[in-house]
Amino acid sequence: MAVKPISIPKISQKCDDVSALLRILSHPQRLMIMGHLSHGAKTVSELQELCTISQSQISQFLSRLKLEGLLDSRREGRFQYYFIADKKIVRLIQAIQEIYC
Amino acid sequence: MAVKPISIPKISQKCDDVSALLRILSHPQRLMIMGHLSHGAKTVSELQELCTISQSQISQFLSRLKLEGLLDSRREGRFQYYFIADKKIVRLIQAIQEIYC
DNA sequence: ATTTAATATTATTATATTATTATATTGTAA
DNA sequence: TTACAATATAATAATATAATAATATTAAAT
Repeated sequence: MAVKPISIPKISQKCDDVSALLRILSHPQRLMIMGHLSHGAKTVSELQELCTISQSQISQFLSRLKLEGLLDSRREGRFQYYFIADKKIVRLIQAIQEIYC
Repeated sequence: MAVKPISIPKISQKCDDVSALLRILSHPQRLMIMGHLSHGAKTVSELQELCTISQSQISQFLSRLKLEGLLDSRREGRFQYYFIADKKIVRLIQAIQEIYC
């Protein structure tokens, strides 16, 4: 029977993954975007207004957040709606809000 | 009667603070340190073993975590014990662990 | 088929972060 | 008071991240 591998690699793999996630959230405006999206999908320009950031930056932030799997998007007419891709992310954002807001 | 100031500055102040906190946690080994410390105080060398990082790095990480207010320390004989400084940080780490571990 | 609003991409510069190596400090036991 | 174990600091080179400005794409209305 095979020996069960020790779990250190798993733990450190998880730290890698989770810390990468936290890194993406560790930016004031990306965090604010996620905070707003935790209440439901929004268009790019809505978010741009809510967060008062430049067009270029909101777009870059959103595309990075999507690329990294935190967000997804759908088109509706001329608007692109972004929303949180994953239930766990929502839970994390909500936990952060409960603790710090 | 004075007009109540709008809350945008407050929200964005919070995003600044919380994102700064997340930034510190957004490093695999710092996160692992915090994970271990969420179960109780440990010495520098215990943490060094648990996290398999160099002496210099563990010391730098710990001193940064302390500087930023996430950790505190006390001396006991020849050992320096580090522990999580603040109940909220413990809650955050635990929430992260519940969601992702 | 043009125009326009909405969104995305690219390139560049400026800053910040990290790992590494070497060296210094501190406390305690012999 | 020296020696050693435990911990801290400093300096630097390598790498990653961010902000900005300019330009490009896309979809739909005219």
